[in-house]
Amino acid sequence: MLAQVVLQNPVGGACIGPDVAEWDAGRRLSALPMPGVRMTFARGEEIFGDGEPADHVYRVISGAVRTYRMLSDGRRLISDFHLVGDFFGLEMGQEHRIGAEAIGDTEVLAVRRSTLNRRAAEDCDLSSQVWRLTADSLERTREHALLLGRQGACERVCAFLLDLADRLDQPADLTLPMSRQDMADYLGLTIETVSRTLTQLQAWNWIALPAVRRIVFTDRAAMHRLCC
Amino acid sequence: MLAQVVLQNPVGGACIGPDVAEWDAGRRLSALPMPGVRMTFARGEEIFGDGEPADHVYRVISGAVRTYRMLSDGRRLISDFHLVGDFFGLEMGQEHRIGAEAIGDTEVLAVRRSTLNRRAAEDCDLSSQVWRLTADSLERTREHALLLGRQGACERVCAFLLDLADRLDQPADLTLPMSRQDMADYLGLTIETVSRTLTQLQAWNWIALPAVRRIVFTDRAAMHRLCC
DNA sequence: CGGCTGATTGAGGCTCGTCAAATGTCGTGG
DNA sequence: CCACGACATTTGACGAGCCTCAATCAGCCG
Repeated sequence: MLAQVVLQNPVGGACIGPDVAEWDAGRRLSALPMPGVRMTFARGEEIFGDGEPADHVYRVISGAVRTYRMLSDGRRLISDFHLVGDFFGLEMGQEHRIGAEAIGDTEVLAVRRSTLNRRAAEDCDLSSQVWRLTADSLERTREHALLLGRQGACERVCAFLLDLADRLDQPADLTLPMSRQDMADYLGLTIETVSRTLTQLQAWNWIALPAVRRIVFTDRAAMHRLCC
Repeated sequence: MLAQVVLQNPVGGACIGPDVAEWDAGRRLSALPMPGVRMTFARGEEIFGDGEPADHVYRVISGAVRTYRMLSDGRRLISDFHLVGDFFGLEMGQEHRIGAEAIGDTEVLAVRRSTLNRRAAEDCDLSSQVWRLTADSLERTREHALLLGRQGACERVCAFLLDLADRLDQPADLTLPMSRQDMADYLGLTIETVSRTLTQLQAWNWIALPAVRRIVFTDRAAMHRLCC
């Protein structure tokens, strides 16, 4: 079971060593067992902001997190969504280069960077794990860039839904953790275009939308054919 | 001076230790002094392909390199351009996830991954340098994604020109190493749109185009204002 | 039931892509 | 030195796709 201590501020918090092995069964998750502090964030709450000191690395215990970059005029691109078991907030430099917010009510495990650095200096395997986190993130971001630069709205939405279903292990019947606005800001589209595209996919009988945040896949093959 | 040995195939080639310190004066360049093999590639030649084993890490000695991803129907997105002193081809996994080609005639230094891994296992600082390369690449790719997802053609072209001028240390008078097609495939546009945008920038007296591959900045401030 | 938020739908416009033609550039050979 | 061809770039006309603005609809909570 996960530990009990819950603090809003990780600095000076008690260190716990939750059993994260259960998450690590999935292929995407690296082990990286580290003592950390549990924190809870309400829906929409900022976990860290762009430019803040990168004191901690985080792992999602429950809920979901969005990391994002913004332009000075308010345009936003969500860099990635972080689901249960995913890490985020790992930076090479001293400051975060992206912001992070809780999508719904969310629990995260916060690990001090100093702790991570100290251990990584001794443990070569851990050091490699840390590198792997960055490398995996780079690979995902490259794929994301390809989608943003060279794919149409329909392809973007299909690729997104398939990827999310895969990551959430809900291959037939997906419950979206995020709003249309979040989807749009991840896909480089507007909410209207996302909405219209979902309606279109429904008209083609590729998906069904029994509820706003519920996607039922009725022709996965067609979706896969389109976007890959 | 750089060493003499030049081989088309790095496997089994003589190891040399070129003096790379001269490149590392610039802020972007990490030291990472490693023995490697020089290789030359003609304009357009493939350095490695998507899916090939990632045996080597490369550093540009002269010329320039593009790394790219493609969709099955041939649409291409250039992930990044790699200029003199830049590294590329560093992967966590066993296979390259992107392709790399020489833009013009290009010399690179190829470092065996096995050598890098062996040294990194002993040298914590080197290990950190390797991580830094990946982290820097991630940061650039995130910025790239923001550009692709949320900026217009004019902003994309301006941001690209300013970034390139900065990296080539040609702040007033830039010589482009790449074709319009390469620019378009980096910016998620078509060659026609890139060309029209350059003409537009010229009409605004923000740049001059004395030759096809030559950009003279006449209002850097305006360009900077637009895209940041 | 009413009000609030988020999602959908519609009409119209703008940006960028497509296709085609013209122009420019560069290397080769007469 | 110029003529030629191959290729890259620019320009133009037009259309498609996505965005903007606005109205309507659906859930949700008090």
